[in-house]
Amino acid sequence: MAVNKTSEVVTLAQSVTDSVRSEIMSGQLAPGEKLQEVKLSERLGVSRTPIRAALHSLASEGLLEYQPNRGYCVRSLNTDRLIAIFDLRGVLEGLAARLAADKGMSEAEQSIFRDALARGDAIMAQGVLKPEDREPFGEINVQIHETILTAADDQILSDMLMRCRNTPISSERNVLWHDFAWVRRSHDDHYRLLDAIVLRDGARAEQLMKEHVHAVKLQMKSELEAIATNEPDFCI
Amino acid sequence: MAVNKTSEVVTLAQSVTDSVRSEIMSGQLAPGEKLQEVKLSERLGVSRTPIRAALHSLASEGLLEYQPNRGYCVRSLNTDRLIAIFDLRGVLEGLAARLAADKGMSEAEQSIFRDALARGDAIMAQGVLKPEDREPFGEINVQIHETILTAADDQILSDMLMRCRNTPISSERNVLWHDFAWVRRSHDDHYRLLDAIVLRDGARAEQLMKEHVHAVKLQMKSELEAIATNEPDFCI
DNA sequence: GTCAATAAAAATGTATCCAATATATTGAAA
DNA sequence: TTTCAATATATTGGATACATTTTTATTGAC
Repeated sequence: MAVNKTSEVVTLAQSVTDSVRSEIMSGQLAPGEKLQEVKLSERLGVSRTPIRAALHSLASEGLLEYQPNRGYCVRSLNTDRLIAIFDLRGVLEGLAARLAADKGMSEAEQSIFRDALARGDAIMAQGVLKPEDREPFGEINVQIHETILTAADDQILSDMLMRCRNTPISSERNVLWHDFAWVRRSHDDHYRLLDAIVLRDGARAEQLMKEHVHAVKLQMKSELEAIATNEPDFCI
Repeated sequence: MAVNKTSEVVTLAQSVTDSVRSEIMSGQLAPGEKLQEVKLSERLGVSRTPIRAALHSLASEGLLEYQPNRGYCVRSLNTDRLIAIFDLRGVLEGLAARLAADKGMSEAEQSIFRDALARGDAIMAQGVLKPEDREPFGEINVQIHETILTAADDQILSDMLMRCRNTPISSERNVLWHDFAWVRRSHDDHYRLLDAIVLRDGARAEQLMKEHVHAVKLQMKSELEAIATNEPDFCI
């Protein structure tokens, strides 16, 4: 069958969920596109049962829209809704930072955080933004935010942030990679975040994170407006 | 069949979802209890298929826990986790208030809000907390918070708050109904919230709401500790 | 040619069957 | 008696058949 059965995946439904999710996130399945059970089941080589479970999951993750008796389609967000998600991310990531600071971050987590910062330093030391550094920097970003979320130790919060990040364009990996000064500032924010968390200053950590995400929102907004005015140098 | 098919419900799965949800929220299904597909399907008089869809939905709403190949059980929250949800509610309701203020509340929404406040005034005017006023006051509370959420006009935010509220004990209706001064303060918060929203002061609305929810958290905490020390006058 | 009504097709919703996994029971050995 | 393994039972996962709803296509009248 066409779906990958990785080690941690124990049911077909989960495997299908992962496959379809990545197809949505990568853009193979376009926003608005309809997902029909039979076609999907034929394409993936499984029956409708796990397909239905997967579509149900993806709908509750917010990637699909569901209408009774009419099926599922890939959620399409207009730019306003897309920007609105950053408000949500702001308060949720802010809460995560506060909780991480209040509860304290383990040595192991701190060292992961510091390691990510060091790798970021190496990139920033070059003084310019090379295209090949974009993906590694995205990974660094993911690692930092993920470490904070782990330290926050709240499953529900974690789920909700996952849902915010599960929007193709606002994914954590999509570093806005235009302005060196902007990226450096973002990197610096991460330093201060670690500082606030280590010092157990929850209020400062929350404030830093909210502003950090707000900056991304503003940058994303201008990027999207650039798209609207047909500047083709936008990179997702 | 045993499940109610109300007007808006178009599929059996939805109907089953609603039935089981209310059984969980009302406490008929106890936390930790296992939900088996066959038994449920026999009890509700439908096949396993809609049961499975319903359980899947309720799990993604956070009311059930799912383990692959082992099924579902009613989520049980220890007091720490239960209190932690109020942190989430704080930032989410705070965001809702901010968005409502920023976007502005329609005249219709404002009048619903004012109407709820007036009904609250009537109860407060008595100067004491009568048991029979508890439920109406809970409804007032629901209406106010719901109106703000409607004005915020954000589906994802709405879903997430729904999930926070879908915990049996922390439901919006469960007004902490012990201390008149506390309830009056809460009522007064609502007045100030409306003021901030009407004046389009998003930051103030957010701050008011966060503090409002934080107060509920603290009150709930002491209530739960009262339970732990066997004070039996706790009302959900 | 356009529109509405109707019929055909296709899609989703439900029920049931089989397979895979987990749990319970039984019995033997330490 | 306890522990472990083997077996039996029960439960969930997946496949398929059927029912219902929606969508599309066709037909006919205007």
